[in-house]
Amino acid sequence: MPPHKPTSFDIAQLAGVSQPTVSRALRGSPSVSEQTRKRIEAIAQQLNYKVDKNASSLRTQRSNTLALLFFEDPTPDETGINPFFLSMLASITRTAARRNHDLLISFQQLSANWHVDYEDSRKADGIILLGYGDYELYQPKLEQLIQQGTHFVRWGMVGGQDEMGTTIGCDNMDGGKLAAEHLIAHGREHIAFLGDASNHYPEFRDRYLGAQHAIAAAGLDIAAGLQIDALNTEQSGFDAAQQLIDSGVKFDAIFAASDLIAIGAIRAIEDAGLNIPRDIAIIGFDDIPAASLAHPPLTTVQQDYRTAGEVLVDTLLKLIEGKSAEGYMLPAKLVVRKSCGAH
Amino acid sequence: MPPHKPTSFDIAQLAGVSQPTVSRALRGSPSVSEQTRKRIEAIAQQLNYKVDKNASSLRTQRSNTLALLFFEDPTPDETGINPFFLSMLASITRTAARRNHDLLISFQQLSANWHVDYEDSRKADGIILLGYGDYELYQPKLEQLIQQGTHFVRWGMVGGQDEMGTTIGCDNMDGGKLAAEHLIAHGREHIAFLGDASNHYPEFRDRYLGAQHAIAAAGLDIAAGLQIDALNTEQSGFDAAQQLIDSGVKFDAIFAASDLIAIGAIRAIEDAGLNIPRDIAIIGFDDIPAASLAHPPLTTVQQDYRTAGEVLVDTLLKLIEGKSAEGYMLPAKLVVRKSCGAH
DNA sequence: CAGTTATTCACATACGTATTCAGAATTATG
DNA sequence: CATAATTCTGAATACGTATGTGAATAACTG
Repeated sequence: MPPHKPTSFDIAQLAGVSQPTVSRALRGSPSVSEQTRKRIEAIAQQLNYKVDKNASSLRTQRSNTLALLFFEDPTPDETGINPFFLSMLASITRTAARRNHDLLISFQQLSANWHVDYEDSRKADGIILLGYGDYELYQPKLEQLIQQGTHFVRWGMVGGQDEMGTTIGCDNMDGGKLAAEHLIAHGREHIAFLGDASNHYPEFRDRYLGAQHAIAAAGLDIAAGLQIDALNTEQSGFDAAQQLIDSGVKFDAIFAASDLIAIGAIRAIEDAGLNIPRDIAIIGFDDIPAASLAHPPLTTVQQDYRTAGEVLVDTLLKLIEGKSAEGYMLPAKLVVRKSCGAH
Repeated sequence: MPPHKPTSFDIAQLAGVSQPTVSRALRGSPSVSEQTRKRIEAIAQQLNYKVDKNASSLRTQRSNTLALLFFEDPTPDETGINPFFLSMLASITRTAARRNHDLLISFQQLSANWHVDYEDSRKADGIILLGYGDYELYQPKLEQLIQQGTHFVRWGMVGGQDEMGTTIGCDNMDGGKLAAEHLIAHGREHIAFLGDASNHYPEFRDRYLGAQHAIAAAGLDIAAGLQIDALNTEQSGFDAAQQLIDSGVKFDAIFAASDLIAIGAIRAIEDAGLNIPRDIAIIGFDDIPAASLAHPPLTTVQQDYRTAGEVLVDTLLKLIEGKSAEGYMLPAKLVVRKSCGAH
């Protein structure tokens, strides 16, 4: 046994065949006899031979690797990855593994030059983009990716005129509608929305629009001052809720654009001496793990991150294989806990 | 401009030099003149040239990639990654990026054959192992890794006769001591421990031992029945706490081997109509993000996951470079919140 | 100015695999 | 028994980069 890492030549020598035959045998080519294949496989196993990924990828021009990029926007601090996307990580990892692909992972500032890397250097065959970034920053980068022919899918708003690239996302509009309808059905009449409602954050905007539709359909009015901008952090939710309280606008419910915002808002409301859900009902969005641990447990709109991960990976693989692939919208689902005051 | 992905030959042609000169120029070799290097760099930039990772790795026999493995033991369900390790992920990812290394990620069953892959196939130069697995399963795999000369570091118990490979971990013994001392200082006299105390989970065992020392030092007795086995899940913590309550043993405090266990225990205790911290004080371990959201906010022993990530990566890189590297023990730190009843 | 040294680059080659093409061995066919 | 069809295998080569070696030029030195 040679002291170096065994190559296909070593196996060939031991098996009394040529190197190409070894390669063919291990890849299951039909043009190698059953008998020699068995023999070669046995030797390979015995030597603990593994195909050299770099040589193989170089030759085939396929890395069988996907790159997963998280955006840290808007909080570049050390923990600033949205827990919702972290939950998706498990599903993406497992699906990639099932499809025999490796997964590269990276955290990036949305403002950085992440768009010029992975596929050009043949590290990965395609990219998955996760993050609710400021769309004004995001869009130009996406355009560049499309222009240079990079294969990618992303989580975000599906449909609409701003859609760029193949997008997988949840039905934010319907999710907002479900949340507002639920609050209305339980007697709330003045529903505030915490979250950016501008085109910079299309997902948040759609959630707001969905809620507005439900509110209008119920014949309630949408009072001015009932929407406060908030980014996707607990602190931002805390600030926004405090601002809402201080403004003196009358409200008996909050629909937060995300669970993180909702959790921050809960803190602000309790600090103000108000009771949840008696005085103020709250509904979040995402169903992150912390939602069920919040006090009171947070009613929220669940995005199916498990299916999401599978769809993201499978859609990307289709694109890599040159097939066409459509965006996909996953249904939103209301998860009722205690914070909304439902019995 | 050729339609295909540009290679170093393309650049060479445009710059009027040979391919090796391009390679040397881009790698900053001193044996290429400033002037031609500038010229080559400009052309490379213009063509958006990226070094082919596979070719480069094949030639240098270095992938500049690290593999990160999470173990799902003991819960193979779809969300079963310890949040504590997920927190470490951010730090590891960023450190790897700063060291110009890519990061492959994978979730594995502890019982699977994860040990025979990454380095043999030259996908990665080394491996980081994260997970509190049953040591009886873990140890044989570690032995195999060592035997085949794989470069790896892992999170776990530092020191002790069972240590295998280079290990980075927290001072579990001292952490347990801090927790127990804190409870004792606030008047608790019957401290229960929830967590496996056997050699199968050395980290948990050490936390228990540290607590025992503090209890003994305070002249309190360690009653039988005050230790209940629990694995690192919320459900397991819930079950263990319920078992403790049902057993009728007198206790006024719980030290849980992890925050997940603690959070489960909180639920069981409140279900039993007891008040935290008045009737029962609770301290956890890890300081996962959910700890501060628990109700009441969980006092816990913090492991510095940020430093941990850096040390793991840097230690692994040392090993890869053939330098020797020692294990490293990070200090534990008590984070006082509400669940322990301190004022 | 001859001789020496330093600088800068090109030639040739290796990394380990996968694939094209052609040839050898085997079997089938008239 | 000669020829054709079939099955299997080997020789040659390409993927794109990095590096040892040596040749040419430029820069000094006495």
